[in-house]
Amino acid sequence: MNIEDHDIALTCSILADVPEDVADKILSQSCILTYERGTTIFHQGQPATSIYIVLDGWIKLFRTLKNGEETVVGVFTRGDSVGEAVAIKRDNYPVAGEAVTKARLIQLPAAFIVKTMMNKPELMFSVLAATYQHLHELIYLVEQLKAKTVVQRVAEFLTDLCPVKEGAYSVVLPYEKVLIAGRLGIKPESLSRAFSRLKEKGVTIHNNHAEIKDVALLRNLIEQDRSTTFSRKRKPLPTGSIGISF
Amino acid sequence: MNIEDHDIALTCSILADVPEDVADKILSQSCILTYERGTTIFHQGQPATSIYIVLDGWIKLFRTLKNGEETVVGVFTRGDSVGEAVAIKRDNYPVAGEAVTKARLIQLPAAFIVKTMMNKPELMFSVLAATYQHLHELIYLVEQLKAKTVVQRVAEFLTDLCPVKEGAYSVVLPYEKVLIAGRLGIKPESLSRAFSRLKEKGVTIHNNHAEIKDVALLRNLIEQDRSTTFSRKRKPLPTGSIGISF
DNA sequence: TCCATAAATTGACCTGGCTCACATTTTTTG
DNA sequence: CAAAAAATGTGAGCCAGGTCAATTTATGGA
Repeated sequence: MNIEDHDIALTCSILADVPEDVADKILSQSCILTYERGTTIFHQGQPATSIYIVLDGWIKLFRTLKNGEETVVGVFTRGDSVGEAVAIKRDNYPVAGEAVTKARLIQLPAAFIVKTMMNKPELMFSVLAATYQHLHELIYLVEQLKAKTVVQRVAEFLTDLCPVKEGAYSVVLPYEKVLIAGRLGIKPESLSRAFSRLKEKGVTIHNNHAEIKDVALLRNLIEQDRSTTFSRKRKPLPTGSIGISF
Repeated sequence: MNIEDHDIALTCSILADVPEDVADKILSQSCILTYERGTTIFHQGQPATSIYIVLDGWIKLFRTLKNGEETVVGVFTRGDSVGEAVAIKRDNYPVAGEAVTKARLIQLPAAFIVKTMMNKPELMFSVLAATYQHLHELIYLVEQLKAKTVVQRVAEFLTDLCPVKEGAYSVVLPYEKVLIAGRLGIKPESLSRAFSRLKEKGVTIHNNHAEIKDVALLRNLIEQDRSTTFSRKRKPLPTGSIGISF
């Protein structure tokens, strides 16, 4: 394992608060795996024996229904860890993991983590914290799905990529639009149309680059009531009115 | 604390696998609280210092958006615990908790749980298992929201209440229909209509009782493709056809 | 028992997001 | 670089589920 990989591993939430000698011992028990784009890391329903830390690239976690439909439940990249709780519980993975770009991962053996947890409380709190982080993200996802329109979800996806709260910013879309759509629970066509509608809010998409004229404007859009997002519909639309201007 | 409450507490997942003397010590540090229907147990954003175990009644966890919209993320009853991870992490509750019926809860002080976890690994694994359980339920919820129609979600809600996999069964709807709708991410009107549509699948609702003619039929419905759920739409509907038979 | 209030149902209507079909652009491969 | 294959964008039409408004049905208190 090279220095850079080692650094990423040590800043990952499950190892960050663990004494460095303990972290190194854990890392000495683990191995680095490389996955080509589109390859499976673990299958849904398979017994979970490993925890993974992403070193490079992007991976997605998803469930497949009997009818073949896929549901993305999370997308992860450098520094993220997945599968902590399920591996320690020795349960089956409730989701599948797949590399969506070429990816390099550290594979940690759950059995050794469990053994180490027994007398290293820091590790146990870190694992719990990482699990809580996933829980928290899912709560936000549920809120997005239940209470936000497609345009709001797309706007939120963009602002979440911005390190600033206001002003102009230019972001690179981190992965394919099909996957962005999947992550947001919509169809690619709808994502395309949402981007179009966001033009009037100062967002321009070129390829995988998004230019945002004012992040605050987008953030404001997200907090709107779903009905008032674009048109404030009032019963008797004045005769001759072309529509609503912004 | 009476015998019955004590038994419920000990079968709860965070205490079930802990040595009884440890569990009793934890319970001796906690108190029982009673909430009237509609009262708040904890607020969204408030520092989490307690873990709760439900002894009686039903509670809901939900998030409120700036525009006032509420999103239910979970509904819990006797034997369920909530807030484990966030309280141990000393973070703020990401959701609010409210009693939806008159409810009795055990309030466990997180600080004492943390202290006990340090030298009782069983407790730490139980807490992790409970957190994982919540995570798992949220994954299912996300899948429901993303990949299932309203009718399918309602059918799944009903079958989840049935302890049998097939045959006739009669269930009692555990709480108000507004809340069932909220839990499923739909409007009460849509729930009402979904119940109507399920009549042709052998489901009859009277008040808060649901009679299911064949659970297997409902379970089958859930696994269908979303488009084929009710009508298999074919382009040229045969002339003279009254509709679709099942 | 009756009334007051809340919960649930029903109907009419509307619209956001999906479907399907096809055009266009971008990426990959030989 | 050309050709093939993906990925993305667009248009037309549809329908599931939401909205709004009006009843009907349950529920709890005097």
